[in-house]
Amino acid sequence: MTIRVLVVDDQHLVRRGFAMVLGHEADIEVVAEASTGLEAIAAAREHQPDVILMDIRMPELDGLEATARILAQCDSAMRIIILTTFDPDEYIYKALHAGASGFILKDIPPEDLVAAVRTVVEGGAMLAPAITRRLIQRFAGTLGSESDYAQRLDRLTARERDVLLSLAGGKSNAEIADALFIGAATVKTHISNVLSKLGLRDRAQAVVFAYEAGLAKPGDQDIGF
Amino acid sequence: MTIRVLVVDDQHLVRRGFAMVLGHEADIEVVAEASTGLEAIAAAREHQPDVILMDIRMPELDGLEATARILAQCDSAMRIIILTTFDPDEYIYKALHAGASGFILKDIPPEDLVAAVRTVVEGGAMLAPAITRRLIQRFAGTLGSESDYAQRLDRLTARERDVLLSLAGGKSNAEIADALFIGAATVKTHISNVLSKLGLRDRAQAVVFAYEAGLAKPGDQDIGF
DNA sequence: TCTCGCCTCCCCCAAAAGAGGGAGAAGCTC
DNA sequence: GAGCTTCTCCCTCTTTTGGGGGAGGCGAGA
Repeated sequence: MTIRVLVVDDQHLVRRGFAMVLGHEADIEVVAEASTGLEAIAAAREHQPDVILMDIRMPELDGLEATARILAQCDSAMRIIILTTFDPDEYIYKALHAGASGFILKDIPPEDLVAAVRTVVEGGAMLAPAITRRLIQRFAGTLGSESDYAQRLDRLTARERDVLLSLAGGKSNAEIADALFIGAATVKTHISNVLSKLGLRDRAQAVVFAYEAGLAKPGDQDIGF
Repeated sequence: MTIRVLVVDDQHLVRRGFAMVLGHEADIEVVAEASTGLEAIAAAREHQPDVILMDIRMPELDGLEATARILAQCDSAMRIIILTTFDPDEYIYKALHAGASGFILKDIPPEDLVAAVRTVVEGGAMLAPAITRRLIQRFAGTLGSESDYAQRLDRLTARERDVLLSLAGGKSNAEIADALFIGAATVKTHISNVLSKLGLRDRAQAVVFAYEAGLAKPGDQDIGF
């Protein structure tokens, strides 16, 4: 089974280069090329490629927006690899959020590009090493400071951590009281202790702390408030 | 300059295999081997390798704990790549949190292992494709629900987003006023608008929302409160 | 036993926050 | 110019929050 690839870049030479590299592989076929985001969307719909190599900077519609739209409209397992010359932070976030399976620099060795294409069709993801590093740091939470937060968490009693967790759920004192089956006065006491032990001023800072310390994580709150 | 490597695995054959693969490279030298976590710590201290290949499952002290201790005690730029046969979720989190620069499966092709070693000494990071994918998904935050939050964010004006961002920094109304060079009364107006537009009750929920929507991210707050 | 930390609850009080108005200035489009 | 949104600021009022105590019960450990 051959891997069908769509190459999207506004520079003709770059497109040809990538197409050349990929075309040399027996199991890879470049089925189409596009030079703008809008063209990419049309080509993706028409040719239903397995993998799209997408440049970011393009006229009409940039690669990130095109990525988001393509993945939003097609439910199939289309994989998109973002190509860029530099690696600015904000692009990465938007790209990964748009649903890209890869984010690599254009100066990647040809054999690595081929490997990246094969990797993403198999359901894996491929990032430039420097980007992987940044993602890890983000994930691990700046490492140094996070353990610092976690250390401060140790100073809390079990009940105080319960309260802090509820607090991080956006609950009011009364709601926390209900959730933990204790009185509202007790909740106030616990919160006062949490704030003074952690050196915080108010519940909003406590919520921030909970997220920064990793006690609460994005995705934890499915609530609809 | 040669890259000095320490190989840690409790199985003799595995160690020899990795050492063999790496030893064939002109610029890589395996300076030591260790079979337990404790041995690894001692060897790391003695030989000061550039890169450590670390197995997870080992007697005495597992590879994750050893990784954390080694990186905690040595301030140098020692890089650690975790090797594993499977890829269970909890390991990954602990490994990255311990400060590992890589997490790869043992069935990696020899040339990729060599590439991984070179990548991490250069400051990059290398993960198995499946793990990279999971990390991205985690980072992007379940995608579906997050875009829902992001949609709600669109209803805010630019100024209201500014205020929400400050809010997510744990600031009080007065501090937000100072930060944005506006009056305290104005801040209250903006916050009221934010709360009603997003269907939130108080600033604590607003902070939660900011994190869940990806407006604020763990690591953003370097503040010491 | 006695002490100490933790959990529970109570009081009072002041500050902060949020709701509900109104209103003027600037910018925009029609 | 009229109509609209946004940003800015003001007012009053109620609710919530947080600080400062105190106090009883309970279990672990000296």
